[in-house]
Amino acid sequence: MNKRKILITSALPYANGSIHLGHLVEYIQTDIWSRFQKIQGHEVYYICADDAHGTPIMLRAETEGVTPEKLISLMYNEHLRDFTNFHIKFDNYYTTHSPETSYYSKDIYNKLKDAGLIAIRNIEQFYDPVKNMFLPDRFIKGECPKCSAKDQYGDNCEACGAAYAPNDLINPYSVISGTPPITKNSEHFFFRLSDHRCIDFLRCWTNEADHLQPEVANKMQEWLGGAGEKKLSDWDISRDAPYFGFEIPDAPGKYFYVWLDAPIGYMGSFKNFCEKNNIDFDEFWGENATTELYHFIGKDILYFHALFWPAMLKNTGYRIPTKIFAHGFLTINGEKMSKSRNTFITARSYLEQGLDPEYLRYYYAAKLNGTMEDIDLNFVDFIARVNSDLVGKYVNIASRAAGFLVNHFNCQVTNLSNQNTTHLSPELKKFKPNLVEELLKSADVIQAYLENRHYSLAISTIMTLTGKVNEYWDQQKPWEKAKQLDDITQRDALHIASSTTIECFRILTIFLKPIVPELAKRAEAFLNIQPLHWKDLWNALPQGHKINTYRHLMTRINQTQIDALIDTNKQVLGLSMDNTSSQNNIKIQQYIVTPISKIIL
RNA sequence: AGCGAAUUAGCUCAGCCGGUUAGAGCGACGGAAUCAUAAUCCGCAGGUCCCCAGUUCGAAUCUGGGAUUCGCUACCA
Repeated sequence: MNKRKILITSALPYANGSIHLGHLVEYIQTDIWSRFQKIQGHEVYYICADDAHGTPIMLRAETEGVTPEKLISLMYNEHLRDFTNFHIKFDNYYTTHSPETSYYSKDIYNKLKDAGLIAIRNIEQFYDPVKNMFLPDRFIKGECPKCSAKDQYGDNCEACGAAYAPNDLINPYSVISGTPPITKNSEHFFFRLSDHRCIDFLRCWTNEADHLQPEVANKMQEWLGGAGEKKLSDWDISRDAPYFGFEIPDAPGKYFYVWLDAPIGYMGSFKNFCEKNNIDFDEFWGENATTELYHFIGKDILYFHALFWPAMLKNTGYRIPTKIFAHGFLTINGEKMSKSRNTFITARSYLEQGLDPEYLRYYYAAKLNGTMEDIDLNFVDFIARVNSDLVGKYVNIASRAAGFLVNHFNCQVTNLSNQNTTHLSPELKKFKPNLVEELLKSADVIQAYLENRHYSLAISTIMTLTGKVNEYWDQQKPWEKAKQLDDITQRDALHIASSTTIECFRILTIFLKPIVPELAKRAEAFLNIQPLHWKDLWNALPQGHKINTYRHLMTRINQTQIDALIDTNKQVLGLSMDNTSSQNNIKIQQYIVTPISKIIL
């Protein structure tokens, strides 16, 4: 097998809100893929960071009476702690507010400028005369021009659904100071995305070599337009002071818009990692890099990752991503995550109920399929699936067979291929290799499913095999054989059945390891073996290998834990939410803010 | 509003380049077993494949219309 060199990223969580179950879809999806590639024996780095800049962070720090630096440092710790507790294993978790990201932001900007791809234009924007700052559209509210509903955002009305521009609002006001905004001119810097160098490149890139999922590629065609059409316009990459971010070189009072430096944060975080571990940065980011680079993202930020980002890299002498993997949103019980239904659940509140993170990892894997479709977390299904598959079927295999080996065979397994089998019946000799081989025969298809992010199909394949092992065990009736231990044939048959079953458990553990790494670790301890890799599929436990006494590897989910989770969530939300009833998932996400008193732990 | 996606058993989902009686897991029901955390195994029942029309010898699968849900329509993180 040739060893691949792979750099993997997840999108950078914004340093303004807590990690919730929706975020975790992405980090769990990515982490499974990263762990899968690692146990294949490839050289893999999984990199992420907090996205630390922008107006919302600046304003929130002000509201909380701390510096932005203090705020993002607190959020950084909270995020990393939550991820770690869900067994998300980054090789480096950093922040965009770093010298490395600053360096690459300026480097990329300067190269774009030298290439003639930066334009400076005067634009008119809303301005808060009290706060002395320009206002993004979302910071302006007013009455809907159509239905007169109050307190509507500048883009559309949540009461009647009308779409309009901010200056159509009746009695507009700044969300920050409450005063009516005025309009004001200012110079802005634009990345000339409409330049033919960008458009021609993107037309090719988005359509070739499976850089994008098919449905994403179609979407990009829509955004790019056909040949001759000019749908892409230039991208405004500057913001005026006051702003929390990096100042643009030779442009006092002008800052890079947070979305410019966010993806560059992937480079910054990796550079930071390279310095600490003596790894060649250019091998992964140089123009002609032959290593692989994958970005896992949500479908909401495709624009940035499939258009702006490749166009920036293409024109500044860096490599282009190998592929972009976009996933859908999470719904809960078939509905969007919602505060009023108490289904806006943070990572923290899940853990505080004592729910095992492996449950959620397993469940998400059972739902994920490599497309951009949304996935649903249905609590009834969640409980049934985890309890039935993971505990009832998989873990139960070890629990059923272990006692016989411990009680009658000094904890030792027998390996049929290494022992004298002359006294066994032909059926018995056949059975074990057949079952083990049947499991091993599925290795390739499971591997392919995981590689292609069809986790749900991988899981259903693994669970079919798990069912077969339980079936085999039932057919063997070891509990009957255990009553006739004086009969050498029965005794050997019992030893073979138990050892075969444990060997199958070992194989299933390898299959499941990227998905439920901590459960796999407990299984390894039970089996008394070194950490398993994919190649170990074909290295059966040797003759005479001793396993440990079985202890519970996983307990079942209790309905009361789920009830408590929803109840607790209700209280937490009541304390920390503002009362906007936004229809928009992303907006909700942005305004979910943990009071700072809660994050200073 | 325009564009796109989805709609299959009680629940969660496969199937979908047209072709034999529409599949799985869970749940329900019946049975077996008692090694295992009441876990497991066997059997059985459940579906006008959103609706209407069309193409076809034949449609869950293709076309058109409709309903519902969701998303995108950048300068919003």
